[in-house]
Amino acid sequence: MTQSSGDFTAMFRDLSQRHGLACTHQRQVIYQALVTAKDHPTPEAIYESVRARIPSISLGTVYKNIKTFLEAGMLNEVSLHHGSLRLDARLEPHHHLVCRVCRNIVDLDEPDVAPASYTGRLPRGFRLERQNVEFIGICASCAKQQSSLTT
Amino acid sequence: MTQSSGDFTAMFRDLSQRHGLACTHQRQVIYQALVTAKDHPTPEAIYESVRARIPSISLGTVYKNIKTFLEAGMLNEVSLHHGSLRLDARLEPHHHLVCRVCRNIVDLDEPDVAPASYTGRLPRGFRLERQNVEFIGICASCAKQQSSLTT
DNA sequence: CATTACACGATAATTATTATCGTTTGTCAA
DNA sequence: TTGACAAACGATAATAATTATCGTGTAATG
Ligand SMILES: [Mn+2]
Ligand SMILES: [Mn+2]
Ligand SMILES: [Zn+2]
Ligand SMILES: [Zn+2]
Repeated sequence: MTQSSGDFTAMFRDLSQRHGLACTHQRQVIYQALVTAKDHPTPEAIYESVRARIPSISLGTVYKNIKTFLEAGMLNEVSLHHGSLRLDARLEPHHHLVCRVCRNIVDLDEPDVAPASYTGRLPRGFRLERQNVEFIGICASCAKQQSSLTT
Repeated sequence: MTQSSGDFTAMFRDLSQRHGLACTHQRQVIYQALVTAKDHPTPEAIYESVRARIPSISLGTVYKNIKTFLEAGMLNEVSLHHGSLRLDARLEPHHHLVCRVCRNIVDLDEPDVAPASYTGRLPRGFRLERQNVEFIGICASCAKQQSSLTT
């Protein structure tokens, strides 16, 4: 290897500076675990992975830094709907419009939605059953509140 | 009104029978709250709504029956990803393939995905920013395990 | 009606996440 | 370099969401 770990350190120091974050050892290892994982890991999984390199790290530190990375836009959450269960008694397949701030969910009329399509190869043996489409943005009342913060 | 509450009671009694569930007062009121709500409510919100009609109901009963309805297929969850945070360090917009059983998430190559489209009207003032597409099904290893249960 | 399996309410336990606080460490300017 | 300061860390307590337990009550069935 050609100084690969040194490269990552330098890259992460730079990335941290651009986002105004202190470049700590814990952050670097957490971030590396995140970019290395190819399975959209949970905080707990990241914690386990990081502990192999920093046995003394605290789970709270992992959570705090994940939140920091999310706020900095260095990381995304797979779904807006973790945290609490949202229920839908409408059984026909349909899709949703979601506000990314208040997480309000409204049904879209099916005739107005043209579904996505995937023309690539599926993992061997995967049986595709349906698709879920979320149109995401910001609703009127949340937009108003956000702009009043900037003013 | 033309016996509307009686109609609902009869309908729910029938629905319960078809799914092999006992038709209790609590279940009926919970179910009615679910079908009436137009905002994809949380269990807590259902609890609040039901308490107006059955002040003595327990939150545990609400959770238990929601789970019962979900298992019976009388109800759906909006997202497979509540419960625990899943992280994605890949920042470019992209879409996912998800197994509904083990909840494994795999990235799809963007060139192979044609996005959905919505031609209807948006709520006034809603600013659409992006879309999230999940192709959902069952992965090979989960399919194997499920079939072995049936065998 | 009597039987019985299942559902209910109360409450304890678990899991996921966030907050607090005293100590340590990275940053930045002298 | 070095010191001052703000920010991050680890330990741990607190909160939120959900599930489990258990004794009592009730819907289903005949
Ligand atoms: Mn819906
Ligand atoms: Mn992804
Ligand atoms: Zn909103
Ligand atoms: Zn699977």
